[in-house]
Amino acid sequence: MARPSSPLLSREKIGRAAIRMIDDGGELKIQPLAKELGVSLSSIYHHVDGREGIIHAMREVLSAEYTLSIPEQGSWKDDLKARMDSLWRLYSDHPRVMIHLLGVTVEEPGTLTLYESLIDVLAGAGVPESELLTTVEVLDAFAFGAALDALSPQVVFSPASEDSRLTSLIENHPAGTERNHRLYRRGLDFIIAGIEAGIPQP
Amino acid sequence: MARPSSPLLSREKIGRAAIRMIDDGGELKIQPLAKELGVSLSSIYHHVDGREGIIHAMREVLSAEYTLSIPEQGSWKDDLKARMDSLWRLYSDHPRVMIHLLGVTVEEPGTLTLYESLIDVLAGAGVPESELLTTVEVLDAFAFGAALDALSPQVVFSPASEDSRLTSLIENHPAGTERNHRLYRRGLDFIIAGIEAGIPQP
DNA sequence: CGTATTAAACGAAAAGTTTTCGGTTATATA
DNA sequence: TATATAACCGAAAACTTTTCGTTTAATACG
Repeated sequence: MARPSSPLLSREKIGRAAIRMIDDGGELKIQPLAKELGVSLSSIYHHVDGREGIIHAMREVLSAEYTLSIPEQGSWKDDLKARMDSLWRLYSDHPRVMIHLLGVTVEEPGTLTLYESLIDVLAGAGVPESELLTTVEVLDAFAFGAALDALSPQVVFSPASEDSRLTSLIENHPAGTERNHRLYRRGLDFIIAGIEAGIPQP
Repeated sequence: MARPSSPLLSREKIGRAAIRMIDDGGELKIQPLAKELGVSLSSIYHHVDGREGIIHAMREVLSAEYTLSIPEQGSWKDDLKARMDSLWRLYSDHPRVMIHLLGVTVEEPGTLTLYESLIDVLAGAGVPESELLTTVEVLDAFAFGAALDALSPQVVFSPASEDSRLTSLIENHPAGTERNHRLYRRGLDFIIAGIEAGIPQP
């Protein structure tokens, strides 16, 4: 087969297919990816620069997809939560993809609208300028860590610990998605309380 | 060469060498690992079950290394910080290793002394039983996310945003290890404030 | 309008990694 | 002391990624 009338592939198609593949629990293998795309192995290389190129393509797709701008309309806490929920969705919708993104250094200066937007809200809330960036980094790190938590199996303590209090705690603790969401909500509330406590009173 | 008088290899040696290799910025390749260990490629397979086995070996080494028990001796906040610092050290000393561990499901029920120890401190502080586990999970997720933050390059905003306030903020912001440590400290303080706010008054 | 260049695909070969296998000898077991 | 097991090696096999040469469609240019 030679050049087709209309292209079968594009960076975006490759990125989307790779994301789907990884979200579905697979590894990032190029042969299966090509098969999924109904295309030959070597064709991939015309659009992206190998494995790393595929990872960049995934980042581009997600970047574009989650660059929403959210109107400020409520209290700073509500506005902050709305923005954090967007960030959280980006991370927690694709935790396994995130791991791949971590492995590759970013080249392009990413326009993180969401980041700027968080800064605006925090500044409006009265967080001192000197602490704005660190505070945003804390929020980001937490959202990221919380999303990756979904990949860990339920915590199991050693059978040796016969602490029945603990055992019953664990038995009543939710698992899976519910545990993960609860952890995110609780942690965000904690951090917001901490931010609030650090705002100088006028 | 046949069987040597005393073994050249062990799971632990393999795990340690792999950790060193990854911490130094390398990939986890078996050929170079064997060379580093002064041993032939195929010998590795007598001690661990392939690539995944090496990852398990790394987990075992780190598990053993960071299973410290810390005495309770100060205020609950100080005790909590001491335990979190241990967890933080485990994660932030080896962020790239952590990424590999994420990719493999844990088989053995990990005896997380540190986890139990955090629960004790929180219970002592008056955190309601029903919230103990979630609170520990929040702390863990934050420590993990903060450690992985060290792998991300400095945040760069788009040149399009001509907000000079932001630009100067970024210019004055620390980079590298200092930024990362500051983020961890600040975040932990936030979360502790949040935990405190959630403790019912007696 | 014809011709040259570029783009998009393919199959096959090359390069790189991981895993398996058969062989050799030392140590442990019985 | 005989036998089994353990620890090593080199070589082959299996699997992945990457490169290369070829084909044909679209596009650009004189």
